[in-house]
Amino acid sequence: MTKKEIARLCGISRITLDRVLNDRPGVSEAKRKEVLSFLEKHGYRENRIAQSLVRGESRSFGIIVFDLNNSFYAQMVNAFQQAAQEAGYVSYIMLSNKNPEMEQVLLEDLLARQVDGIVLNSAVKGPDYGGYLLNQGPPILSVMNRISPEVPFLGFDEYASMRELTAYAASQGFRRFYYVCPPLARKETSNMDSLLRRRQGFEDEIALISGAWERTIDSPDFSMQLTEALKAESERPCILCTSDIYAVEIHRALMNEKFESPRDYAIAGYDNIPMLHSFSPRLTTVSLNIAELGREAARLLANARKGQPLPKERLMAHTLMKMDTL
Amino acid sequence: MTKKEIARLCGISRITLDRVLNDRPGVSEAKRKEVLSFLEKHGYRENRIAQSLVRGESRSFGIIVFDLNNSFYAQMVNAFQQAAQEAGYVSYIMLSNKNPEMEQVLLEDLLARQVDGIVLNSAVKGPDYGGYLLNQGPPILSVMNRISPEVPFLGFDEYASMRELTAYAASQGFRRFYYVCPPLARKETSNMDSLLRRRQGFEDEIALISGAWERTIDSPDFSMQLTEALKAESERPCILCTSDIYAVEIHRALMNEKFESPRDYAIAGYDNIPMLHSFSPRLTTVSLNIAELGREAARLLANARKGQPLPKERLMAHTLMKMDTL
DNA sequence: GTGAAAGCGCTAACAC
DNA sequence: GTGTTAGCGCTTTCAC
Repeated sequence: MTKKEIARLCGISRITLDRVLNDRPGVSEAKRKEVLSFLEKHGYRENRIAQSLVRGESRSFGIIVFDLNNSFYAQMVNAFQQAAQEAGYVSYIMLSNKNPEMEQVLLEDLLARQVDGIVLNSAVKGPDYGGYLLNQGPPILSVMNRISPEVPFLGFDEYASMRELTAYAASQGFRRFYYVCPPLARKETSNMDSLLRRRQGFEDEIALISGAWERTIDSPDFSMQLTEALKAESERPCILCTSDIYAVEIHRALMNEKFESPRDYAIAGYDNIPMLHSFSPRLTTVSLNIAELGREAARLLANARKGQPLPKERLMAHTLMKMDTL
Repeated sequence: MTKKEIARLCGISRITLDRVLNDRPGVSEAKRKEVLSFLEKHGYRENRIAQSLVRGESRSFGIIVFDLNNSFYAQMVNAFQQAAQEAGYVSYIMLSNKNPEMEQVLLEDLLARQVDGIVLNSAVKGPDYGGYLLNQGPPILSVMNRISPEVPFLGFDEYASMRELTAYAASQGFRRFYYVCPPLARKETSNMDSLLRRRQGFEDEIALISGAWERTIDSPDFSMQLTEALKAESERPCILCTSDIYAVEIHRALMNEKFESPRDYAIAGYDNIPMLHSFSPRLTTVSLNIAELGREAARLLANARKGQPLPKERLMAHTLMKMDTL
């Protein structure tokens, strides 16, 4: 049932009806009551599509992430969606599967749907893309992976966090380091900004540790390689993984060979994924407040609608979780 | 840039432009080429809002789930979103946090946005709600939790799966059963359709097992209760949990007391959550093909738009994963 | 082949 | 207090 129909049935004009619906003055009490009771009875639902068209805003945000099976993104999207909702925006969520062409298609779709803001966890980087994004109308916020310096970015200080972790390991006396990051093997083909920054943090810190030795493992059979390596180690080594999932897998593989942490080796993960709660020994890791990032993204976009431009860069807090294994 | 502007700049009418854009006849080759090259240069993006308004369809689906932190829902939403996208629909995802009022608000919002179909994992049940849902315009598909018999439903045969699991335990010689389902304590206040069906499957099967004994545990301190219970057991008992997360927690609690599975007790979970891959011993559980359910939901909704009504009930496959612990 | 006109449901500016 | 008018950007029907 449209406003026109209701107005006709109530014997008033569309604008009067509007005034009642929006609780605005310009209508007598008697009529207001009458209309209200009519609406009560027959029900009326506004058509947001028509509203969007005339208002030039859709009260919606879009968010593009790789996928939702990764609990890290799921948490982010969850928090984002929630905060957006509280601010009065609904969310389109779109999954790019790290596919640049797909990302492009999704972006165009969001734009065509006149969203009021976009959060983009991009698989693409570079100034060309950045320039394009800047010229599309609604504010676009890149998260996790930087796209180019001009594109507003919200993420974590991954460089600093990895330096801290490395420094902590050194302070515990470790000098032999294994750095595990399988995705690095594909670093030329995808946007690995955040992983590269972690890597840089590790390297810069290692350079300051006298007598430090390091080996990077970026192949898919990292577990096997480490098993071999451990057998040859005389000194207790420290294994730094760029994600908890690698750490968990390595721990299991080494356990099969009767290696135990922290007895025979130290190991740390990254991300503080939920399953660590039910993992023993308790894994030392870096916790990123991803939910807070999701909320902040929604806040920034909502504020952007109110005239406050997106910050060029905003870094959220991280925490070193010193547990049993390092 | 709107069609009107482009048409004016190209010196043609809006409709001619339309014909070029949609590759329809009624325009000379020369003009078509000319217009195409203009579009190439200046770029044009359709306005889906305006399209939706005039076409009366938005090419979008809505999906309401409890939250995305639960990987079960995250997987479902992921698959749904993907399949919807392939069928040409974008998805609004909304989080109700199991809050019925919130669910209502979100539903109204989706309806106001003229979505073409809705997937609803509802926290509410009953024929009143069912009747309301049936009268809202776009097809609404309930998933996981039945709402009322009239509302199309897509889920799993949870009753049968739990009977199978129980029967399997009995075939392994177990006669003493603990059934763990903490949410059951709130069964009056929320839509627990699926948990109740599992429960019924368990009960019906137990009734067939001669000499079977069972105790249901539905309090939040289930771990402690089971620890106490185990200490008093003489016979090796079987613990059936309605979710892997309980099983994992119980296993950890019992391990602290030096109880080991399967040596001292059998235990099974439900859901086959991802973290089981890195859990040892390998937990016996029931695997629900949740991704397939998500995809099927999108397919059903897309077909509904083509005139094929939603089925009243469709059950997806489940698999008993017989592993180490039972 | 091309174009004009009407209208989707709504809101805003400006009358009466 | 109440109503009229003119669009938002697009598609569709029908006429030229």
